[in-house]
Amino acid sequence: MPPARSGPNLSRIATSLGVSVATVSNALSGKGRVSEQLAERIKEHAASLGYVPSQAGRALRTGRSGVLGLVLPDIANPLFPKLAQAIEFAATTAGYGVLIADSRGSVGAQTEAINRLIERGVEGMVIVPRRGTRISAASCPVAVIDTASTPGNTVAADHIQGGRAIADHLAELGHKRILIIGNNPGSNVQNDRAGGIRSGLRAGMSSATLWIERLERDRGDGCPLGLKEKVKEGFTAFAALSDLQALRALTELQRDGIDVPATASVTGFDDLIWSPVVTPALTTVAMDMGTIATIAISSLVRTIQTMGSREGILVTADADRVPMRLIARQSSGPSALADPL
Amino acid sequence: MPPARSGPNLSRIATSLGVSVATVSNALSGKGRVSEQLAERIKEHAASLGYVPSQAGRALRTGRSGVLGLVLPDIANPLFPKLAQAIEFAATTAGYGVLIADSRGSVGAQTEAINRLIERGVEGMVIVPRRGTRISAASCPVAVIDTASTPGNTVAADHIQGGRAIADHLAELGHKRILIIGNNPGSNVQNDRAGGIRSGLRAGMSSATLWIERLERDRGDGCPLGLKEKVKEGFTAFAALSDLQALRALTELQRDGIDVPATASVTGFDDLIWSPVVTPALTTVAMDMGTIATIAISSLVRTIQTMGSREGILVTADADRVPMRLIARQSSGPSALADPL
DNA sequence: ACGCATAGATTAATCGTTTAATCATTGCGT
DNA sequence: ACGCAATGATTAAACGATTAATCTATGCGT
Repeated sequence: MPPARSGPNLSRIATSLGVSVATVSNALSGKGRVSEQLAERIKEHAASLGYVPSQAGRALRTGRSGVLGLVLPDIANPLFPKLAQAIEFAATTAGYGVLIADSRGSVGAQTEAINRLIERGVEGMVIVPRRGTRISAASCPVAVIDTASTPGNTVAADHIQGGRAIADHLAELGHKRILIIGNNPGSNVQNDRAGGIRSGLRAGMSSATLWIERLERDRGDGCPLGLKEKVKEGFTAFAALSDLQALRALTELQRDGIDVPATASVTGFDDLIWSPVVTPALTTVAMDMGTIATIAISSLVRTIQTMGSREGILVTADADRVPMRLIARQSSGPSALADPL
Repeated sequence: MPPARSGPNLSRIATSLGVSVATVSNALSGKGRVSEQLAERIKEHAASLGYVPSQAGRALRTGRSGVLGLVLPDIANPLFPKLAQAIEFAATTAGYGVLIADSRGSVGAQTEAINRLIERGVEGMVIVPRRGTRISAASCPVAVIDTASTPGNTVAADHIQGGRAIADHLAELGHKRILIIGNNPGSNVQNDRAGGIRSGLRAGMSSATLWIERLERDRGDGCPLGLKEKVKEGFTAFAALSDLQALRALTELQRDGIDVPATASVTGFDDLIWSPVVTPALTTVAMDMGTIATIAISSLVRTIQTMGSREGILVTADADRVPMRLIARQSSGPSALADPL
């Protein structure tokens, strides 16, 4: 037997008021033709009963679940809080709920996660893809947040411009030799950021790049980066491609007795939660998550409304790259080796 | 008119195979009586059509949405990636989806968030309450994750025991004077951790407590904590109540030329993502998020199955406190002032 | 041969909402 | 007085899955 329903529903309200369900529905949604007084009476009664419309019934009838999916490569990623918060806010504002799915681990898990969301009836999804993954269109509209150089990207921060902002900042402080510190050369995001930095270098400036994952493959996890040597070699600025690596660089330098920013400057990306808290506070470049999320969700919703939610489509947005913003704090300062003005 | 449905459904499969919908349903769910061969044929055909059962239809009929809610006080909190990941995993394993809701800002937002989840038809929810909030039972089962001293708590890490583990660790390293560094004295979690540390002190050890929020109210956000002075006063260990504050302490000490751990030890809580990455790597106490999430979800699911999902109940678990685990890394070492053995 | 149990299928009702189509009443212009 | 339009309500048919109840053979024991 179907489990006994307890909550109030349209038909209970209807019979209790002596009207038809349709009238109640119309009154509450304000759609059909219902007289002012009756509508008022129905609304009051519904409210007093604590009526909550059944999403299931509505979804079944309208074919719209009112839920979007959010697929993250790894929720434990420190970027997740800001992104999830921004997406949740944008989605809620647009009247949607957000189902999360973690594609932790393999690419296979990403596919599984996507399928789970489909089975739960999401109308569309926002995906932050795993490295090197190409989203083979799911059976619903998909917005991809990665970086502009990723094929099929919907919207993302302008990581290249962010890189240039760092280069500008360091150039103005008189730095000549810059060490770019990244984690994985396979990441589109990190590559774009590094490329941005390089393209922003001015005459007389040069850079080298240190990929941590490669270093650790040889020397083991958590090995020193050897930044003291780099300082001796003449590097005065360390531009990490994420605040996580910037923090690693900063603490290693401090530990080795190198003054930041007097002797060496350190910069990062993403303005993660601890960045303003450490001493010296980290100079970084922040994504505008609010804008990114708003664009992603609004493009997604627009696509759903025009195309329907059954079409497997990579959503496009008018503006696909959102500028990043430099936040200059205390971890960067004038180069000790700068030419005197 | 109802929007044209495209995807395959039971009735399409049924007519295309010349059988009844009930038979298809039974074959796919393995519930009724269907012959082996027919069931096989149906499954094959359904798979080849890429059939995905409609959650809406199923939910309407069974009254079970298969979705749980997760309410977080502030997703931007660095702890939540791990928690959200663990909850998502546990829920997925139990066959549920997870809708997230952020009660960012006020207590009112928390109530709103809860209501949104109810409207979306969640069968139960996991709530990490805002400071000082008492969850007034929602209209579905609720599991609360906070700390054992919170009334109505379902399951949480044993913050008190975690504090004792820190005290033990520091005692064995010979530290006598310990500065506890917390953020907000109004937090149940932080208070339990601080209390645990104090209760674990041995004869001859003493502690003082520094609340950052109070300090910043006087001196402004991001002000120095003045730990150099504290070292001069004879404190050799700084036990932060979260890795975030530990990181702040660590970088401030290093910046002021104080060697960690040679001159002063620093410990934290939570094993946040950067903790193993900084130099020196942070000694910390970690929650077992996997276990906590598993207990929370399984208790919640059990309650839903026995009580139904309409009852507003605070879920209880067999084990309401999960031990924390000390992770000794390089930021803590023997006290410079220790009595020689 | 008759009754009965059983396997294997179908029928039909139901969950709660939306909405096109319909019906009844009233007012109004000519 | 008649037709027409507008208003305010009702009717009824979906949406897709589940499941209790029913029906139809078939096999088997007596």
